[in-house]
Amino acid sequence: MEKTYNPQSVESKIYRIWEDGGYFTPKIDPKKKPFTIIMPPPNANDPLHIGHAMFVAIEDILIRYHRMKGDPTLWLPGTDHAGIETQYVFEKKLAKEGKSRFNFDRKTLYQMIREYVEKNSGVAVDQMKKLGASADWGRFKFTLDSDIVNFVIDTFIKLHKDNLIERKEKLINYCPKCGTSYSDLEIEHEEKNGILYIIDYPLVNEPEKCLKVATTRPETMLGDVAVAVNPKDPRYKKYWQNHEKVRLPIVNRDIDVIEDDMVDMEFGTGVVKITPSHDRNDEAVAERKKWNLIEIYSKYTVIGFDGKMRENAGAYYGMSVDEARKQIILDLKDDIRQKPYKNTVSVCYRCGKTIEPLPRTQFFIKVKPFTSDLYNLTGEVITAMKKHWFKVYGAGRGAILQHWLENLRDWNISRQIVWGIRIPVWYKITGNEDLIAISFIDSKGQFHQGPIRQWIDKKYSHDEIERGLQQILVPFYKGRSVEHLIQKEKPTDGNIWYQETDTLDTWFSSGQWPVVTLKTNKPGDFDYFYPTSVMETGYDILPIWVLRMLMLGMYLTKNEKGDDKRVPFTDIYLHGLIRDEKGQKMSKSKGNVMNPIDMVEKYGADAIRMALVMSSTPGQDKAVGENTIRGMRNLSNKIWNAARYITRGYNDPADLDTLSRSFAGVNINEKEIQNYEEDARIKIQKVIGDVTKLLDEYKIGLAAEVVYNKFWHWFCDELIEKEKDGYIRIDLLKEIFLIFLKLLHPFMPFITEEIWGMLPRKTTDPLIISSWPK
RNA sequence: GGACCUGUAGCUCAGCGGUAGAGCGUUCGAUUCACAUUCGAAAGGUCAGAGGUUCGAAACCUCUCAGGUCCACCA
Repeated sequence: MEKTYNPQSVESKIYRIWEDGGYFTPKIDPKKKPFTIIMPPPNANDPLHIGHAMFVAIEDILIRYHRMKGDPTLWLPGTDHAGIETQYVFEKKLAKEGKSRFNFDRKTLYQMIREYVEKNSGVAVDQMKKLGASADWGRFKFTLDSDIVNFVIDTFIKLHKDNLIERKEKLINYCPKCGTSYSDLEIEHEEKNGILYIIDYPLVNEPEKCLKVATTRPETMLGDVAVAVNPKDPRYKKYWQNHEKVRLPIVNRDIDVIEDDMVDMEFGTGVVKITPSHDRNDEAVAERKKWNLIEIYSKYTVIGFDGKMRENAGAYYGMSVDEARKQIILDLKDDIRQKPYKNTVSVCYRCGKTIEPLPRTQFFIKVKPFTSDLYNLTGEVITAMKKHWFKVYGAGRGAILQHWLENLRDWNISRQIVWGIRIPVWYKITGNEDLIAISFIDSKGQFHQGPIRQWIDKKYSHDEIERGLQQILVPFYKGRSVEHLIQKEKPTDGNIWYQETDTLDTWFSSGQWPVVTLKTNKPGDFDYFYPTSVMETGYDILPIWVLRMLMLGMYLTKNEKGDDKRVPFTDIYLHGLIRDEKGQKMSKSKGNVMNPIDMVEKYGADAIRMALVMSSTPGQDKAVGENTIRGMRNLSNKIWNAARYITRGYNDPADLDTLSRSFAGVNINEKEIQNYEEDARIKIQKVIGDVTKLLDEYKIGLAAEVVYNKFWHWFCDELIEKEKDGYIRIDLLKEIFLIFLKLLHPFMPFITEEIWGMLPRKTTDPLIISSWPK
């Protein structure tokens, strides 16, 4: 044996032995309760970051522990297409080539992204293997596998049949830069130093007097439909009671003065402009007043999806939002005043640009239906939580989950990107040619957009249009939606039908992951492995992912599993974020990002796994520097040298089983030896008991600490020294060492397996399937 | 405006009802004998502060102070 342990020469060899041995595949035994983890699918297109290494470490520890305990153990791996992320990265690549998504029809663009992803998709899997992940790769799933897509589409249709999907026009979070809408959970809020503008709106009846309106977004005044005051505000009572109107400056349109409780008398001037097309609050006011929102959207939406002012913005047509704002301030001259003001704006989580609330027709999932005959997605999870059908491990995150469940709003699942699962909705074109607008690329590569009628008249065939389709915009017309069907196949009734061009939110498919991966895998998998044992992931995606898996998992298994078994997992383990050694958040801009694979190559997978897991607590962030990893590399070496000591001097390690040490010149009687050995036996039993208990309680960080300390400071520092002095026989030392190898194996699988293979022992089984000590 | 988390050794963090712990760092000493990626020893802590519960509190409760995170329709 070499004097120091060299992981590079060992790890790939060991991994191959495990994989070839088929040890990652569970042996299904109907009499035994399985242990199952569905792996959080990483982005198929990206290399792993340190957070992925964290989940691999924790999940692999649990998996290996349970496998050794003899449980039929399944760790089901997969990757995610990560719709917006991936398309965003791909579009950046296109931009470098001077192109954009608008140069391609959706089919071509999809195919290009698919090829791009396939080229990179092996990377994440290879890296997980490098980290020692003992997942069942034979059951691997990708979110765009045809069987998964099929299932996800069925779910959409099922939700529709249960009346839980609503197609409606509503203000959505739209990012003009990324060209898509987002759910409420995908936007971020940033506090910015803005300006509060006070604008004079003259009264129609007394033009010399005016109401002073406070706003942070003067440019949206072009779309104002009213101004509102608080009904209790004595300053303005007479205006709304007398149905007075004000004249909207610049536009010179007369609008009503109304009252609404939403208006805060204390804030600003107590007068608010109402712009339902560009502000959620104002939209809510319009809803309360039962105004015709469809009409308001179509008349008073002044900002377009490109982030520029639309035709109805008059002189400001074509300007960006910022330009329009500047110009309006100039144009208002004396009728506007400015006050510095701190406000929060929504920004795109992806590109950081300001999110524009814009009206658009989208599909929403009703998360909390108002009528009791409908299935209650959040309500069912709240019940499950109250009944303790699942448990949350992670510093106070249970309370946060509950808070989310109680406050979740309807979930917008439409995305205006191609990289995803296309929504199974068909619009009737026949008879609606003037209503439905499209954009497409013709067979000569020319880009066109406008109502379909226009292109039919120019002798484009439906075949050609459909083939080159980029986007279809199907509005509500006179308050009613154009006829559409929700089904898998294109309708064949002789009419022309086009499919919706929007795709489903990535989280809609990954939200079904525990159900769909088991249902589309080996026959019987779902019945045997569902509900799974643990969902292990970072606390940062608790609302966006875990919450949705709970909702959809319970919904999809409603009539299949007994009530107490409907949750997709019975335990939720939320690990913290890995920060740099100073506790700073890792980010590319700070330059403090640690690449887990570099660390594997430098110190070995065992070392980084142990470094990530040691003393970690669920839900709590953890600082890990290169020093930490180096320390754990030293542990590898310590284990290695203990093995060297035990096997030293024996050409045939098999001799060890029968060898005892001769104690020349040491005068220790048999009784004393027996006492010491008995003491050691009791101590190792205690260690086994402690580690087992800690792992059962998901106290992984503590378990790692105990193994570390007992191995190093008791076994190495004391027991080996005692053996040297003759107080303990080497066979007992070896026996205890083998136990330590088992206890260490889940944490540091490679080195322990390697040494296990070099030591004489009773079985020929590899360590990975040896039995957990009792 | 709400909610949650955290304040323990120089640094990063465990411990969460029974005599203050680890890793890294620091100081001193040790090397033919498994390992200098080592060993032995030492220094270093009113466990943020104040009340309370208890035979006993770093741990449980209340308040205060200080950090951090998430949510939210004050234009």
